[in-house]
Amino acid sequence: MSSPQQTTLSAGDVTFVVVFESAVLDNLDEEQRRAAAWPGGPLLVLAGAGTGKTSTLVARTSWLRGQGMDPGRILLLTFTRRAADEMLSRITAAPGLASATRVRGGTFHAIAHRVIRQHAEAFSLPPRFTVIDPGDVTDLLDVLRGNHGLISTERRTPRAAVCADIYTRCVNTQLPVTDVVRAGFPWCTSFSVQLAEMFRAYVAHKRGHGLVDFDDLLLLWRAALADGAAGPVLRGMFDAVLVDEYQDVNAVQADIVRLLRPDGAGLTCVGDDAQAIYGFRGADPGHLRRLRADFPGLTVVRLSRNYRSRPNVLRLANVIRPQSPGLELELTASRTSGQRPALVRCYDEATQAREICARVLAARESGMDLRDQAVLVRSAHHSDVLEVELSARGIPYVKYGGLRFTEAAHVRDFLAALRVITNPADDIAWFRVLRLHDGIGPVHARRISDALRLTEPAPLARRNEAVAAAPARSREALAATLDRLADAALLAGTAEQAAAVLAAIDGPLRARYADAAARIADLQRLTDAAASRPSLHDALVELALDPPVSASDLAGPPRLDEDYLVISTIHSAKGLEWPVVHLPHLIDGAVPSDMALATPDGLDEERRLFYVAVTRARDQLYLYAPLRLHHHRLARDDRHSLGQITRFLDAAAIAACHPIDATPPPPVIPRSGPLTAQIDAALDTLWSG
DNA sequence: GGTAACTGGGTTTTT
DNA sequence: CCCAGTTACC
Repeated sequence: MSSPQQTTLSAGDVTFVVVFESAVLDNLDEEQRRAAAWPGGPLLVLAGAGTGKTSTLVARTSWLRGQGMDPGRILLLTFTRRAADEMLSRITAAPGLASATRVRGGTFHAIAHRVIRQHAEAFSLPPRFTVIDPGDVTDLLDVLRGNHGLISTERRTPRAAVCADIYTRCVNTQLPVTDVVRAGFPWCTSFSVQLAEMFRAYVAHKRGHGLVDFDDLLLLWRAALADGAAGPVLRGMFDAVLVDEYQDVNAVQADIVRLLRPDGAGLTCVGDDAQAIYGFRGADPGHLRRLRADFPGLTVVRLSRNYRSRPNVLRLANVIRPQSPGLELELTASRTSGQRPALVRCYDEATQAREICARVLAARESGMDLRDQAVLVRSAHHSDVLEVELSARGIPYVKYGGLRFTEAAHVRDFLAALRVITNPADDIAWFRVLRLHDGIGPVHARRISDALRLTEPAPLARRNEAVAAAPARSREALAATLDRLADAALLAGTAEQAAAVLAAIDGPLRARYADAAARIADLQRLTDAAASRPSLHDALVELALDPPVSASDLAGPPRLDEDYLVISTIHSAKGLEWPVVHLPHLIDGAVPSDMALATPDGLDEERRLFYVAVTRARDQLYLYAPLRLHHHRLARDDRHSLGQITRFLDAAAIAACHPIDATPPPPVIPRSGPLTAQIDAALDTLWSG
């Protein structure tokens, strides 16, 4: 490492710049410094797991600032809100960035929304458009499905959620339905025509009701950037664009990046194609691999020095890391020693749960907090058995990934009621609010919303006609709700409106849910959280794009004295690290998931997922291989030897581990004869006495 | 005709 | 545990 201080003393009239650089680049290694202070563009930083990618990106923004760039003209794009928040807060804290102007940053979707919101009319959207989440998309497609021959008792038809998957895959890969269905949903090939028609109707419906889905946010931003008039203005807002996790961009996002920086000047992409795990939603690491072709002047800087994990963990990581031509990377350790990852063979899932608990408690006995340990699973239900065992032993845990707070029925009811106020044309929201009332099902809900004439101004003014369309026994409750919603719409202030909307549906909620009091308490917290937003629209968009993981999330950060084990899906664990990581279910069908085995691409992604999981561990990694799973009789006899339990643990991977045999299976009780015959004979003596 | 209550089969990952 | 399909009730 060169010494920036010495350079400073001998540098004459460039002293200021060098001093500044030394402050900004001081704590970086050679590779990181080269990336952070790369003078030209376009730049690809190929950053292996745990190599200080975030610090490097933060340093690069500081360095750009030091070169005289206005921070307000630097755009930072990420995939998660968490990543955006973390980076922006570290940028603010970095030296030289105390200025009032701040670096712009956020997720692709959030930035797209910001652009669209400011120029809604230019996008021919009503000013109070609604951003609908994937759950709403599914609800809407479920209604449309009936009109397009996609409900049948004769043949198995794709369900609404599958239709939504296909739709979003088409948009995000920019491939026609037939291709997407053939490649990813082969059992739906005979429905391609119906699906295509339904998608056309779906798009028309969104446009007619002021609805914008997640995919639309990206499409609209891309369209604006490609527009002859708007494009240059939007492009001209930024001098530098930095994209995090570039391996996770989809076709639309890759277009957006190219449109933002057509010649690559000022473009920095950071990513690692071995960590691409979002193919199922249209992301493709091919976009990262093609960057050289997109930008002929591209410089690739590799970050390979790992600051996170012990060498023994990295040895396994390097064995399983998939390499792609021209972008090879091998992690080198900066920390010392450590134990080899343990490969724990377990007889069954219950044994696996006991083994995990035993190791978690042992680590705690040796002074490690529970929160220093994580269990990472491929799919949310893989921790079901473990959760029972943890509860039985009184080990507190928090689970990330899987069901989110905003997917709970009562939360969706409330959000729908809020949306009715912000965008009265939002008929999916109306549908949900109406159906909340006892006696109103799909047919009456349709009739009532027809009576409201949602696409015309002020539907609530026609609420008397709407009540008349309801069945007699529902009229009183419906009239009360509609009156209160109409009043709520007139209020000023986010907090007041949210509280009034909650009061409006209080009655129907209590009638619907047995545990209504607890649910309403949840919603109360939601109104408190929404109150700090400038408008209901903003609160709703934020909730859609970054839904709280649980109701407790809304109550602020957990208390510091609370200690709990973390259970997380591997997807949600991306970018995080723990001293101890437990990785259960390493058996074909679970890791890799049997859902992904149909295509070679799917299997490749599973391998990258495994790589992401392994590289989360700082000190100790435990791999668990249950030899048989409950409903899932995969275990072949040869798996009882340390052969291939999962296809990801080949000979080289196993050699990097320390094999352990867990508690042996329960003994088989020898049978001396048919026991029922014995007791039956004994019982028989009772009847003959 | 329309809704609610019941039952049986199936479950990846998420901005 | 959630959703689709079926049946029973208004």
